[in-house]
Amino acid sequence: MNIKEASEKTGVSSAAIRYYEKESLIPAIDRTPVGNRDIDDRIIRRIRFVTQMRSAGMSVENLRRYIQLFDAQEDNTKEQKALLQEQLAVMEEKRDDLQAAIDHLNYKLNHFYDHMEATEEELRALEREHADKVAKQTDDDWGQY
Amino acid sequence: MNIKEASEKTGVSSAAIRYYEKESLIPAIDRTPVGNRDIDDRIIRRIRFVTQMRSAGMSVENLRRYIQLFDAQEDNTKEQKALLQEQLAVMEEKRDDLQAAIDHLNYKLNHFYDHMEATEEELRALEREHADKVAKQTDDDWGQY
DNA sequence: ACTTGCCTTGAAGTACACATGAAGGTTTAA
DNA sequence: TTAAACCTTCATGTGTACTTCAAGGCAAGT
Repeated sequence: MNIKEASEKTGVSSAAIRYYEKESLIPAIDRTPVGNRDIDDRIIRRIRFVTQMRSAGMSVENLRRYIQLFDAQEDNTKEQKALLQEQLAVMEEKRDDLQAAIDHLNYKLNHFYDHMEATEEELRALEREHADKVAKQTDDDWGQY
Repeated sequence: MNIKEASEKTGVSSAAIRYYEKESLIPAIDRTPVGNRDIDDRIIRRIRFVTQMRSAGMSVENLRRYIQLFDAQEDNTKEQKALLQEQLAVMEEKRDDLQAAIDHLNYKLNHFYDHMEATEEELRALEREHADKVAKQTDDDWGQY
């Protein structure tokens, strides 16, 4: 498939796909005899992988380092482990921030229902959510938000 | 406390704190008679809130809109709900991407142990992790990564 | 009096992650 | 054969989120 189809399939712009290839976030893409990129499902999967990691907050540079570790055949396992665990810690912290924010938003949404237009059933359903107690726990940190 | 102490307390640079105030991500900060910012714990909490939301991937503009909804006393609940739910969806997607990436990293780390230096005990402990089965589920999407 | 060290505002600079534009090539279709 | 609709590379532009710089004020210590 050409780059436009790949773009439509992944939601990543053609320019971004070229950029990812240049930055080695995806492997070198085969060209047709005339020089156009010929993108297969393996590349599509890697584009999706990159999209997820980027969306999850990993920088292009870190992502490239991460990927290069897997492309390299050298015996660099100590650095691999160190990098991966470092990255893991960063991502877990982000996930926790995100979860706290999600819980807090849910809590706020519940309050809207409470004050505005919720039926009693909706309210009670919402009160049972995990979000509620966690949001209350974080109120000390977050003040009025 | 002055801005430098606040910076040290929050890990946010003085310049960034000024920027946040300018962009209304935090409220207007009181000044001392001579014009210096006098930062109290309420502001510290809000700086931390901003840091978490930013780290979680919310843009400055969205964050400002979110905060302004709570500062406003007008009856704009429909827009509030819409914005919050929109933001909630974005954040949940990010969280899921992040969790998938975390699971995958854990899976890869387990493989390193497997091939390199793990004791049998470490290996079996790791095999029991939740990460393992989820990573396997996502292998179809992620190819060799 | 002067250096140190904090602060202020406003303007300008920087890094990242692409987006856009220029100049040109190929293929399909009227 | 001429236009449309893709594609290529390389260069430059753009938006975001700060960072850094410039010019100066205030307060304490020597």
